[in-house]
Amino acid sequence: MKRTNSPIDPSDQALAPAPALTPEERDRLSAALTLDRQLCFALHAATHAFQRAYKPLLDRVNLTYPQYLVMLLLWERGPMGVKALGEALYLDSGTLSPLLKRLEAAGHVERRRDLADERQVTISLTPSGRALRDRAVDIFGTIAARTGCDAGEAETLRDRLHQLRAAMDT
Amino acid sequence: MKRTNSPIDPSDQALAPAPALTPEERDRLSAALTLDRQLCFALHAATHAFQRAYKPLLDRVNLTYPQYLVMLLLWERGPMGVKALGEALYLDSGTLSPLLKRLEAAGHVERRRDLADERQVTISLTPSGRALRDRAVDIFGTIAARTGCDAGEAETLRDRLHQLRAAMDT
DNA sequence: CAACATTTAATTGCGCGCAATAGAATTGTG
DNA sequence: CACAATTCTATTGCGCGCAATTAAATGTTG
Repeated sequence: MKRTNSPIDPSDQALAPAPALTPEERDRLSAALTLDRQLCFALHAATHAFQRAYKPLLDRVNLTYPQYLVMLLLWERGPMGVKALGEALYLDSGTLSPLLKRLEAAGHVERRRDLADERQVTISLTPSGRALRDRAVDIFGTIAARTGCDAGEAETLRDRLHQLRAAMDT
Repeated sequence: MKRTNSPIDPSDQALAPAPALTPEERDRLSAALTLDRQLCFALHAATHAFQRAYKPLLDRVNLTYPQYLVMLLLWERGPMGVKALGEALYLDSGTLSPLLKRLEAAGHVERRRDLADERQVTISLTPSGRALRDRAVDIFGTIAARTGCDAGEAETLRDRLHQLRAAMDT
């Protein structure tokens, strides 16, 4: 298991240590391991439920869920660099490079080295990629109906999740 | 791309079709593709933020996030079959079998064929696996503090997410 | 009880997701 | 201007996550 720790791990020293706990705190937290599962796990389950709901719809247009997220961004913002895509979607080039190659192979996007700065690659939509947007509208309509909540509820939940994400990222 | 569609796809007929849309509805939904990204995407981002927060803590005990979820279940419920684990975590044997082999190789769990029904495999904790629980208490304490919300807020959000998951799964 | 159907775990194949690394282009500095 | 540091994309390796398939055990039915 390469990505997990070797016996001597710098992070043992480098990371902020868990605060020292009193026995009472330990008992309380120990009992909450169940609740812990319910907290992080509710997120895990909801995310996968969403992806399961999207899958049959996305299959019809031959897109995976992360590919769909990339297309959403491109439909919304137009041509973007790989780095900008990654920052917006919290993905790195290790994920995006092969994903974008597949989208290119499918004929939906074009990858072009920036002439001014040849380190950068600009991703832009092809006519085929633009045309997909009409089908995506139907997909969104179906999913929105499936959530069973109105626009206001969805916004409230979305804002709450963004708060949580921001808190976890600090 | 084997897992996506062939040109002739039974699901095109079999799945519930998106409702026919008036041009006005199309315009409204088209504008909402941005909001769509924000809805499903907030979930995507929050989930990954959580996993990023867990990762350095889990690295110290040589567990991945899904392995940690399995251990949480075993700490809570005791020995379980692979099928029960999968139903509780929304994972199938394709994911669990190799994951459990790695947990076994790490010495945390034991896999044993059920004597009464030899199709089933019962997963139980080893002393090493049970001992890990103490470290997990610290991990949970750190994460709970990081979320920045109290137990009540966490419960509200958890319930809301479970509602959403249930709605998406119908 | 023999043939067929169902249940269960494991395997295979592919697409992420991410750490680590490599390699090329650009920028900063003496 | 040469050279080091930085930026940016691509590659490699490993662990999921899931569909499809396989294989073994159990259930069911004629």
